[in-house]
Order: sequence, then structure tokens, then C-alpha cells
Amino acid sequence: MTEERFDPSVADGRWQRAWDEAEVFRADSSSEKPKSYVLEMFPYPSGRIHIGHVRNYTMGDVLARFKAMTGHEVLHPMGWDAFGMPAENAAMEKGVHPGGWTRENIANMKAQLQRLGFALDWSREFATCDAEYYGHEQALFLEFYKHGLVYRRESAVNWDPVDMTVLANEQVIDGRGWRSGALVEKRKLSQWFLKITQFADDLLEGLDGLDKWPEKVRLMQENWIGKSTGLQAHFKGVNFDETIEVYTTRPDTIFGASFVAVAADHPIAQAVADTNHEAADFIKLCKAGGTTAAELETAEKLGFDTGLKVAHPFTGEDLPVWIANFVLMEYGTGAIMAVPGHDQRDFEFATKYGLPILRVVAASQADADKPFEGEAEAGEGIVVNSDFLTGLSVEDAKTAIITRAAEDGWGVPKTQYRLRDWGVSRQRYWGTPIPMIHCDACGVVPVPADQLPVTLPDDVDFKTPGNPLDRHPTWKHVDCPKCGAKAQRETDTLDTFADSSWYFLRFASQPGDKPFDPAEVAKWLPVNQYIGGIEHAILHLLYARFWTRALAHCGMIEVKEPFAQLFTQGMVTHETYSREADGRPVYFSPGEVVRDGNGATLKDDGQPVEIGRVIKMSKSKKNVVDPDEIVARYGADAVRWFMLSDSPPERDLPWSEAGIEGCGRFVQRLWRLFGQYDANAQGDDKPLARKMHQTIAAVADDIEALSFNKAVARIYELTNAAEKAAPSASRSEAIRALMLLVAPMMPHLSEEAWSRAGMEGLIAEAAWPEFEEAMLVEDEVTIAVQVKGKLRDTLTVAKGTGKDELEALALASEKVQRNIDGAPVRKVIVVPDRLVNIVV
RNA sequence: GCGGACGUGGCGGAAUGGUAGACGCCGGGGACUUAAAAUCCCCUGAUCCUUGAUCGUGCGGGUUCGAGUCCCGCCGUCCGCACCA
Repeated sequence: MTEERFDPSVADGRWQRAWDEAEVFRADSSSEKPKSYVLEMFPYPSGRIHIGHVRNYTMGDVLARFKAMTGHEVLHPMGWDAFGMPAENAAMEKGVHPGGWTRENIANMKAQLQRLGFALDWSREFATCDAEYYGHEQALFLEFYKHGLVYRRESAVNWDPVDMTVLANEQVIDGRGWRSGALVEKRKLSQWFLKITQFADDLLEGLDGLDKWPEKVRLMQENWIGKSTGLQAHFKGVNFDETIEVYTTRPDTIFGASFVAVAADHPIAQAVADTNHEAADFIKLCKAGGTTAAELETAEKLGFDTGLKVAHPFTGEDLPVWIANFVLMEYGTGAIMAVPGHDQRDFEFATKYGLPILRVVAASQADADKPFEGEAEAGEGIVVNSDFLTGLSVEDAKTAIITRAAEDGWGVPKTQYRLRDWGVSRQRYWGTPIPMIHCDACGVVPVPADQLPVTLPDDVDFKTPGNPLDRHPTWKHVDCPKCGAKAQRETDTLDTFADSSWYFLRFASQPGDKPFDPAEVAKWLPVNQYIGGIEHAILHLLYARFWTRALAHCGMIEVKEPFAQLFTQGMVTHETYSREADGRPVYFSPGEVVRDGNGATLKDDGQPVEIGRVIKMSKSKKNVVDPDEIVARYGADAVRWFMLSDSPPERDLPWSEAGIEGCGRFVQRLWRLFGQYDANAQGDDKPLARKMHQTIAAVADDIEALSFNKAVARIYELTNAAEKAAPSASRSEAIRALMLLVAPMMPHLSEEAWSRAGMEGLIAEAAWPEFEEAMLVEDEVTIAVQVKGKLRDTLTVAKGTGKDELEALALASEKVQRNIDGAPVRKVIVVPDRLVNIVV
């Protein structure tokens, strides 16, 4: 009966079970077919799937299914990025164990993913909190240690003096701890670091080869690495007995330097503070402010004159030394030579404190004494007022001064990176224990390989803040593996970015005795298509690239770049509904609101609510939709279709109730059309056949390019055409092709239709339809006829009609003649199969 | 502050320098129905002197026979910036 409706509540489960039983999505590493590794960034098990996950995984799923249909052996795995702060927060708030909480979340989310019918190889699933996984991670960490890629040094953390806890940046709000509200202090702790800077150049150069990554991400990484070349110059103290090392990328402007500025935690600043209360207070003030680049650079420039003087290395002139809040100890030498004329930050600072602003670069020699117009001039020009550099270009002056500095011995050329080593120590429980032991006699001793994994203790207490590992009565007390004396375990755990830096290798193979099998890694890696959010553009992707290089450095793998092709998808957004109450907005969820054409009202009281901007879905704004709910209402295929429709995948997708309903209707429309498949229909329908071949070719290209919205539009067009066409063999063929075309996107509907039409096997294992090249070209084309560039008429002619004939036909047009109105024709431009433009 | 992206109907968006608005959503009209739902058909950028024409892709210039697309200068919005993942 073709009139029945497609019922996802029955069909979805049926086909999910069928795929599972037939092990359709299990990757076979012994397959002869070309491999395709499709990977979406694995989720943090927060408890519920977010609609953003659905979008991400739907895209990957379409590609994975398409690759399988086009003859590839596909690896499409899924796992859990299961360590992290939310589990500890839950433990503190609800008194549940992080492990139990995480496992429960994983079970829930896995069931949610399965209801969406994703073509995942669940046999390779793991969570990073599995002792097996993090034990191998510890082994890799020790391998890095052995190869000199791991070291320990002091580094500052955010310290909450009330909760006695280290805080993440996001837990510091306006300089105060998020729970205690106490003023956060900087405290130095001895912490573990990975030497990512050793690979700075390699990571930078590697970006050139990643031509299938978004330009934007490559640029972000390039800026992050921040390679610069410049001069490190020595500025000798005049009234004190030390030299300040200054790094500058603009040595050409050295004659414009009017003071030297050091960071608040620079040794010189510290020394001054020891004897000067005002300086100490100022340093305190600097440390109270934010530490991120954005905060530092937007904060008001503040400084303190130390009274110290240094000598300009070339002129010998005295320059004052200031402590400035915009100078970073972490970058360069922690001290700068300030050139207010040609650096905006220095300019603001100099203006505020009345320091000299000198011009040493100008458009031409004639402008050598031109005053500044309220801002620094950081651009190109020629050097002026600069002794032997005067008259040189900025570039030439850089070379000249660096050479001179080296000759005179007051400076050296220096390549500098913004990239800093990766601090991996976290003073937390729910992470991979760092496998080190501290012995009073032997110092730091790695945990021997046969004692791995170092597992987390289960009996931990979250009632008091701080690191439960450190407080645990027995866990940290061990014997030194070297001398046997009483020693202590390292109680810091690894940054969770470590866990996500090699999970894609573990998916390729999961031996018990080692992290991965090199042969399997060689077979599957690199990941052919990696898909995830733009928020990971820098850290995760850079750390994963580093980790892969580090493994190659240790001789464990060959591949250097883990992700051949990267795609960053947009967010799912929704408008917000709110009312003002006590000066703060109170938000309502879409389910509590009735939306009509121009406004929205609350269901409860029928009174209007304010419609806010369309923004990323977030719990705090309540503009979220629950994937389970919509899958239950419309079926997995309608939800998947909506995720792919309309918005280009890299852009934000605005969620709408009307949109998902439209998708639900389309599922039923296709169902009715598929029901009209008739294997015995006779007769040709050339235009429909042509449309079908064109659509098959175009949809394949669109999916390869991840332009799902375009593929969707083309499928609509073919559906419209097939619906209108009279029964024929061509029409049945088009219907069959449509089943296959939508199979990666709406797998349940297409399986159901495929089986109802009496086709062999599962559509998930069917081959992508073939198209005939000859059928792609039209034999008639529509030619635009313009007069002076404006459209006046169109002509329908045989494809390939000659230029002269087209010109004659165009001039013969009555509409054209009317618009020419007797004026002499000056020129006629003819583009065959496209247009004729008559210029009068 | 630095870096980047984006700007086209009521909305999401199409458009190798060559007919702007494909496709979808919303809306309007009609058919079917006792009625509704579902479904189907038609219309849907703006304006006007409406068999036709003019204007129209954030704003201002430019290149070109021809610009949403290329160039220059503005304006606006959004995103990232090292312990969230």
C-alpha cells in the first residue's frame, strides 16, 4: 500500500539492528579496497548529546556512508574524551563519583547516537578514562621523557586561597574564584612541560603541506606559533650594575627608543620592589589584572618609573626603565625597548606618562620631522633621524643594524617564537596520573614500564576542595623504584588535551601490550577527513600535530601529519526568549513558548516574551532543543536531513521548528515517491533521465566537497522532476537512483524503500549509482540577449550554435530592435552557449 | 588591541566575471473534504503610468561590453587569542 506513512519509530530500530547484525560498519584492515578514515572529534561525555554533535556526526556519517558506497574500506570510529573538570564538579556538587558519573553519561550518549543511525564501528569504542587507554598514554609520556621531550620547571597557576585549589582560567571571573569569590593569586608550582617548541619550525613548515585544511585554521596556527626574527640587544645599566636584555622585531627603529619597559615579574622589577613599596604595590596591581593576551592588550596601559637608567647601546644616551603592565614575561626576554613613534602600545604609554615620541620612519626624507597624528605609524617607509641608518628602507635598516650590533658586540640576531612549551600538569583527580615518583635521594624517577598503568584510586573524597590525589591517605606513598626508600608519587594529572592528542591512533588498532600497532597505523593514517568545531582550531589540532611528530621523533610511527583534510563546521543556533525580571533576563525554552509570525508568547500565561538574537545554543540561555525529543517526534532521518539542509556546513545553522517539520514532510514525500517504483515500467523520458544523470554526478561532487546543502537542493530538484513525470522506465530508474542518493543522508528511509522495492541486500552496502557522461550535456541552451549589458530577451538554440548565427538571431529579435531603437551597433559580444551583448 | 571571517528577498541560502534570488522555509490564493488534518495546484524582491519598464546583492569609488563575484576606501556583525572541552 503506497498510501501508508513511513513510520520511523518502527523502521529506525529495525535497520539499526540489521546493520548491527550484519556488522556492516566494521572496518576490515585486511581489505584490498582503498581505505578511507573518516573521523569526527570525539565528544566529552557531558551526559546528553547536544544538537551540535548531531550536526557534526551527521556530516561525517554522510561522508563515511558515501565512501563505502563508492568502493572504500571505511574506518569510522567513535569514543569518549572522558577525563576533565565537569566530572569533578559533579562530584563536588552531587556527591557522585567522577568515574560512575562519566560511565553513566557514556551509556546515555551512546544510546542517543545509536538512535540516529550513525555508521560507526562500535567495536573500536573506548573512553580515555579506561585504565588501559591512559596506561598506554603514560607509556608514551615516559617514552617522550626518555627522548628528552619532557621537563619540569616552575610555572604560575591561578590559586584560590579560600578553596585552596588551582583554578582554570575559565574558573576565574573578574579576578575572583568562581565558587569562593576570593581574589585569585598567582602562585608558582613546579610543573611538567612537553617540549613543543622543539618542533616549532617543523609545525610551522608542515602547515604548507596541509592544503586541505581551512586557510583560516592554518593562519591561526601560524600566528599562534608566531615566528619572528629580530634583535636581542643588551642595554647596560647606568645607575645599577646589570644589563637588561631586550628583544625587538623592529631593530630598524632603535634610534627612536625613548625608554625601556620590563614585565612586572621581570627580575629587575622584582629587585626594585624589594626596596621600594610603591613598586611592589604596582607589581601587585599588575598581577591582579587578567593575564590573557586579549585582557592585557585592551587594559589601560599602566607603568611605574623605577628610577633606573640604561644606556642606549648605540648613542649611549640615558633611557629610563619602566615597569609596564603590557609587557609579558613569557614572550621574548620580558623586556622591550619602547619606540612610541612606531608602536601603538608604546605610543599610548608614552602619551600617558609624557615620555618622548621620536620619529625614525617617514614616508620620505622631507617628512623627517612631521608630527604624529594621535597614533603610532607602524607601516613601511624610509628610516630618518637614525645616524648611519638614515635613508635606508625599513628592511635594509633591519639587516644593517643587526650586522652592526653583532660587530660591536651589543646584540645578536634572534629568532623568536610566541609558542611556549606545553604545560601539562593539572592539580586534579580526574585525569591521567603522571607516571613519576619523587624520591628524596634519587630525585625524579619514572615509573618502570612493568608497573604501568598507574591507576587512579577509587576511594577519593570531594568534600573538600583541592587535589584528592594529594590528600589520599595511601595512594601517593610508594617505594622508590631505584633505591627502595620511601618516596611519593607525582599527584598531578595530565592535561586532557594529551588524551585527545593520540586517540585517532588507538582507533586504528588496539593491542593490549602497546599503545598501537605501527603497521595498522601505517595502513589507516592519516585521517582522510577530520571534522569538528572551529573552537579546536589551535590547541587540540596543534597538540595532536605535535604529539604525532613526537612519536615519529621517538621512532614509533612514520606519519607526521595526523589529519590530511580538516573541516570545521558551524554551530547550531536558535533565537532566545526572555523577560526582564529584577533587571536581569529570565530565559524560556522553545518548548515553553508559542511562536507566531511576528511575536512569541509564553504558554503558561499567554503574555508576550521578548525574542532575542539568534545565538549558539546554550543551557544558560535555554535556547536548546533535545535531540532525543526531535528524533522521537520526526525520526532520525528528518533530523539528519535538517542538519544537512540550507546552511553551508561551515556556517551557523539556525534551528527552526518550521524547518524540521518541512524535513519531516519531505521524508513522507520521498516515501510516497519511492512507493511508485515499478520495475516493469516501460518507455523513455529523456529529460528526466538527463536530470537524473546530472544529479548523480553533482551530488557526488557536492558530498566530496562537503557541500551538503547543495546536494540537498539538487535532490529536491530531481524529486520534483520525478514526481511530475509520467510513469516510464526512466522514471523508475530515477526513483531507484534517488533511493541511493539519499541513502547516506536518510539511511533508514532508504533501507525501508530499498527492501520494499524488492532490491537485493542492504542499501548501506549497495554501490553508488553510475552516470553517463554523455547524458550530462544538454542539447538545447538558453542564451541571454543583452543590449548595453541589460537583459532584453532570451533565445533557445541548439547547443554549440555558431557565433555568427547567434548574433544574427539576437539582432532579429523584436525586443532587441525596440531597445536598440535605430542606434548604430558599435560592437557585439558573443559568448557561445551563454549570451549575446549588443553595444550601441 | 591583534588576527580572521562574514554582509544577497520576510528567513536559511544559490549563482566558472555572463539571465541575481536555484532549492528550502514562511506567507497569500485555490482544489479536495460535511469539516479539519494530510495532500495537490498557482502566486510570492521592491516600485510604477503594470501587454511593459525602472530600481535592486551593507555604503562610496574604480576596472570591464558586462561586477554579488575583481581592485581601492569605509561601515556593521560575528569568532579566536595558551588551565573549558
